[in-house]
Amino acid sequence: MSSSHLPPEVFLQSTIDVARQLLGARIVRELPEGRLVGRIVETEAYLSNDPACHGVRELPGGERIHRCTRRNMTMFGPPGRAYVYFTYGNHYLFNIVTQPEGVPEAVLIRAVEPLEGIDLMLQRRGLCEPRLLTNGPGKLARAMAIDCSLDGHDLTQPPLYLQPGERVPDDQVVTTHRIGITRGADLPYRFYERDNPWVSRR
DNA sequence: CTCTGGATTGAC
DNA sequence: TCAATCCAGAGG
Repeated sequence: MSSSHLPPEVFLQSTIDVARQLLGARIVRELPEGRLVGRIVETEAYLSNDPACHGVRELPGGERIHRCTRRNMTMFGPPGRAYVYFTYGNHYLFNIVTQPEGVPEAVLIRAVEPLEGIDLMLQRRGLCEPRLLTNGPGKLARAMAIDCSLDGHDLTQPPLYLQPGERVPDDQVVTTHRIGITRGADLPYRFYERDNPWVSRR
């Protein structure tokens, strides 16, 4: 594994490709108390023609338009940034922005395999054992101390950045429909590593 | 399965 | 202003 960061041009490929390629990459979070590392094992793509995407609004006639609001503004910005938002009353969700400025697409990180700083993550989550530590987007955000203060953060820079990992071969990538949404529920934009115990909803 | 939670959003 | 909705998590 390289110790360099993932370069921004990675995020100019198609968002589907980015979502697949991010499997195996590392999320590094530096805190005063220590360093946390998670290996990405599950992602979802959100595209600019996709009714489930925050940057897309579906009009009554069915037409889809882009709409930049205070919450989703980061999605319209440059690629390789963190898009973090708050939902369901308690949860932060961590996304990575893709595509050039003006095109609202992103990859939601749904699960990671904890590699470093597991004790600190357990402490942050109030758990004693790691099986359910990071197997969901809200869980991993809490474990890794990712909240709205990191919205718009450049993911080549501390205290939150991405590192390449060993690539997950195509035959080990499962493609399926996304979780927890109603609009665009049938689209096959969820990717996870086959048989990995850290994936959500196995 | 149900309950909780809080902000965003577009409609009114 | 207001209520529906929202890319969950925890507990039973």
